Amino acid sequence: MKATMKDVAKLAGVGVGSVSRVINNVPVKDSTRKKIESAIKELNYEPDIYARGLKMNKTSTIALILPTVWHPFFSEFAYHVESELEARDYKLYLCNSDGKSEKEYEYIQMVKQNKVDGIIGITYSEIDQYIFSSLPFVSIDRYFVEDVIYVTADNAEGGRMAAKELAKRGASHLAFIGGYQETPNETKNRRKYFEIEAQNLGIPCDTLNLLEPIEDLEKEVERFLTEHPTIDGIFTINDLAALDVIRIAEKLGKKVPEDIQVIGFDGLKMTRETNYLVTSIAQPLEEMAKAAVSLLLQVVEGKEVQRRTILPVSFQEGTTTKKVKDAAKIK
Amino acid sequence: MKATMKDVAKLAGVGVGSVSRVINNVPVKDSTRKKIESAIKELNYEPDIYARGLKMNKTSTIALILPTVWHPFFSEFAYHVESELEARDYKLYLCNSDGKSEKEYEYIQMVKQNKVDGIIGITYSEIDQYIFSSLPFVSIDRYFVEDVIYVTADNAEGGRMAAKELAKRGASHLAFIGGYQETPNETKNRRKYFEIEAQNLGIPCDTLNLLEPIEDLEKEVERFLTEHPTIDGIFTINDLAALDVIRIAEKLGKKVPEDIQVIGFDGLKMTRETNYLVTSIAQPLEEMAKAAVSLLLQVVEGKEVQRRTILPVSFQEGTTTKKVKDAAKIK
DNA sequence: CTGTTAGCGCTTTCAC
DNA sequence: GTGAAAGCGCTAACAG
Repeated sequence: MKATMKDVAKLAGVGVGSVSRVINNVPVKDSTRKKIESAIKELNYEPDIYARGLKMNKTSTIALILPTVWHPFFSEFAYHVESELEARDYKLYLCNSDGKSEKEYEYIQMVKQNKVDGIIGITYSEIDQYIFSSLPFVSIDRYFVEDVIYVTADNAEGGRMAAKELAKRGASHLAFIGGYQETPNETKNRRKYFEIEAQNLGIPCDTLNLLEPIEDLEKEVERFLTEHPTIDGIFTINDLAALDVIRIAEKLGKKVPEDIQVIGFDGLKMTRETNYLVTSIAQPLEEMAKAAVSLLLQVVEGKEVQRRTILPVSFQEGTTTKKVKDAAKIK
Repeated sequence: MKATMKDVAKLAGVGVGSVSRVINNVPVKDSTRKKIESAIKELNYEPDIYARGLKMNKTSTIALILPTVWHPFFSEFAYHVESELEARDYKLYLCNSDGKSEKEYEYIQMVKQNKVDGIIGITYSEIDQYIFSSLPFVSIDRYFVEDVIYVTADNAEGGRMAAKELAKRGASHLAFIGGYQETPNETKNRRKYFEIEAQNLGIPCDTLNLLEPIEDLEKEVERFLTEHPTIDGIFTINDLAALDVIRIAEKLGKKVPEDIQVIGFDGLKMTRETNYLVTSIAQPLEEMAKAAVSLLLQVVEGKEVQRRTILPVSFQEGTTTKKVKDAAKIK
């Protein structure tokens, strides 16, 4: 049924070695190459990746572990990772961990079985124990105790930027709203440096920081905004949270951006294309994906690479903040 | 370095055959099973999937080809497919085709090389020629000339439903707005049966149907709505288009849902969680994913399956249409 | 340059 | 039941 290398060799009247050479672009005499190539075409031959993988101990496959691909941040990241890998003839296993560390562990095991060349992981749960340094692993947004390589956007600068931009637009009472996980990760810097910058600017700042999974976000945010009625500038942990906050604020009779300005984080395609253009601190998703892939493949090849890669964020103006000139006028 | 079956056999003092049997749950004497299991644990042994795949000619892997995973419809679908496969110990290759048939073809080839067990594809380009019937392939939303298995939501009923629901809410001038590709696919029925139902109901209906990729959607929609100022009920090809249309309508000074009611299609998590809750004809995404996986795996096992699977859609009320009682009052 | 050959790690007869 | 042995399709080392 399916043609094998032996079949090709027989049809071309050569040895399997030569066929292998042609497949792998090792120099061969031109006449034999011709014969082999036409035999390959005739038999519609495709090399068996599994046999090759077995032999070479290399799979040209990596796994991407993320909480859930339906979340736009992750799916956009996945998109860029796949594009980058495709360009390098790598394949991508997609793994939804659903945030459960058991499932993440399962995938790491699966990965070992499959001899995937490496893993890119966005994981906020406790899998430190499973990440051994011999495993080619690039982490996104998250650092582990062991020296795992990681790539992240400049969350600290993002936090500062949000505070500055809100201040520039006349906000006089800032707030941070977001959720967090217990494991340490880079996203916490968004809040931390936002608060620090607010203090530097001399603007009061309150925080609503809930442990995930969040029970009743709506009620919490409502209470928070009611307790602090003068809040007029909010920075949220991400764009989706910004959408939630906006909805709740409007429900409470506040207008965005007139009464309350909101800045999210991520700068997703999704929220860019939606009718509600959320002002956001944009992560350089494509660059992050490229960096992650590039680092991982270097590690796979046994090269030494830098442990931390921090990429710059940018301010992406939408309709949930005032124009700077308006703010100036109002002020 | 990495433990192999032989190592386990040696440590356990048995033959490799027995180890293989334990791995594959073939009956063995209880005492030897014990020995083998502890040896496996001690060596932290994991079977090599590639060697197994080579031997068994089976990979427990399928590929999912979709236009781009960053689109929420596709990523949500991908999520469900992965969940379903995970439950059956299958792995998922993710492929973004970007709508280019060359890339889709590449993936089909890749798939042949990898001996992926099968493919689930959402593909709107001309790859009919590459889909040969011996390839286990399940198509979503798209039927091919050859008898390829496909799964789809009931787009025809969705179109009818949209017209009925708009009528029920007092709309007196309907419109369909959407984009289309030249290849035949199920989504076209949304428009077709919407128009038919509008006619049945005796309500005028205009259509703006643009060939994708759309040059300047905004301008086109603006012109369309300006030319037909009495339109008060719009059905769009999907939720994202609905968001666009809403934004443009509001820019033109129309209020949603007061002046214009809008119904989208898909019923995505994303648009459900966003502050703008788009009324939508929801596709049963999870069921579609389950059906696709189930059908594909049956085909892989050589079973005969039904060619067409059509799953019911449902009306998902949001904030872009009026409440029925209000509409009644107004009327 | 090229044919032959020895495995890669696993499953699966086949005797014992 | 269980060990030994024959490959699955491929690559790479070795002779020619």
